[in-house]
Amino acid sequence: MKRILIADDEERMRKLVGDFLKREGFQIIEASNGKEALEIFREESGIDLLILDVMMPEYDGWTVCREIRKYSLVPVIMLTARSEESDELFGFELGVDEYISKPFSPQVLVARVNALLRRIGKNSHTVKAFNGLEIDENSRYVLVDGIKLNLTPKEFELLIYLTENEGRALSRDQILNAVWDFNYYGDVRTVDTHIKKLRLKLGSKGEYIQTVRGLGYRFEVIK
Amino acid sequence: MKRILIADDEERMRKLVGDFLKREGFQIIEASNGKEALEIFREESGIDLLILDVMMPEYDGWTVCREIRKYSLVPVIMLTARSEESDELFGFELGVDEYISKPFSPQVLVARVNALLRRIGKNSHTVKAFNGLEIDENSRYVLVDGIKLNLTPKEFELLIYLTENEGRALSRDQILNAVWDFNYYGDVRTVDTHIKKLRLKLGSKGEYIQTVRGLGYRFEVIK
DNA sequence: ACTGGATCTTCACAGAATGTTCACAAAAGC
DNA sequence: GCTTTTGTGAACATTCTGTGAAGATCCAGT
Repeated sequence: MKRILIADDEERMRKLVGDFLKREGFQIIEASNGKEALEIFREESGIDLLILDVMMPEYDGWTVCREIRKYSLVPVIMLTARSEESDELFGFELGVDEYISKPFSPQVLVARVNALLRRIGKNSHTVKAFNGLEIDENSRYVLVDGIKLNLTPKEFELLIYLTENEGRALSRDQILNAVWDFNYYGDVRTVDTHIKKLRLKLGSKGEYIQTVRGLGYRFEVIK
Repeated sequence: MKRILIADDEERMRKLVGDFLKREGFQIIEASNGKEALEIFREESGIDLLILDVMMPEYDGWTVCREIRKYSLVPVIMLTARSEESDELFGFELGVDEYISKPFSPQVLVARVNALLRRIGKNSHTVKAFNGLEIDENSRYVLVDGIKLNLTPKEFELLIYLTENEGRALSRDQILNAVWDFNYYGDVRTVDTHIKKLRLKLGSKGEYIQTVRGLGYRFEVIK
């Protein structure tokens, strides 16, 4: 069963949306402000979709989306009171997947939720393969040329984050925010040390982790 | 480079949409009716996204989408003249991923295309293309005629700044303020040195960086 | 609560890569 | 031809990354 987190400060709205989605067979989790949404998302694992109201106390919908995008690709639907193009553009840049302006009919909402989940569901493999490097997120296996590696938790999560962003250059700060707690205050160079260990353990596939001088690192498969 | 198939019977519309997307670094293939779209899609491999007009001769957009969904998960954006909810619902059920109603601004289109491609897993695009010179801000790669360059951080940022101001003459001071720390106190001629290195690395595309005597430099694509 | 081992973090140093300056050559404008 | 401006190469300065090791922290088993 798919789990959906709804964040809206109006209880009436949460109930309306929630009821409709429950009827469609989804499990609903509610948050009444942005901060709560962030906390719940971080603690509860396996949330499949987020519905965020733009206007919320503590953190607004944009902020919540931005924070979550630092470490997750979970689909996000944003609810907004008015339909302004500038807002919409802004949202897409933050990584909002859908955009529904109030008032909306529940059918439209349900249709978009289904469409979004269908889309995501099709390319959600728990096993990723990169030319001799296989990663199974569920069983936490990493295989290099078929040989199982023994990675520490941090190393594993670092590798996951890098591969999720294959081809993208990531700054040390981005990596820290994503792999460590997002309010981690420590030495940025810690990333380097973990990269070093990861490269070592990955052996020949360590070259997939490239240094982007002046910025950070990038994962890219070398053929 | 991502390839996009545009199917619309109005040539004017194909051109409008196509031009905007080309400027974003996509490769555009056109079809003037539904039947042609289906044929092209089946023959050409590696099409990354479909933009379909609802109203077309031969087969309409819905039909094309339904047919293609039988064997492909390629993302589909549907263009429609009016924004009716019933149509939208109908479309989501057929497997339409996005839905844009005319008239629309090209920015919204580009934003949705990027959002969709990002979602699908192919990487997103901050890619700019200038006649043989491609710049991908995400991966921090710069390609000249398809070959990757190795630029230093300063060189990269300088190039970004120049291209962002394509066609505009920029003084050395402007460049210093933008690319270096804004309270940088150093030799203005440092810019010259970096321009030199950049031109060298860009090879034949180095000519896009023109000297504006008495002022500074200007980036302009030479056809 | 204790202990030993694994893991994580910090730090300093070396070497490499990059950035800056400067002097002179070349080019452009008058 | 003279002056001003830009191109260029090399020397020098600075910054950044890789690395190893030491110390801190976490965790499972007792």
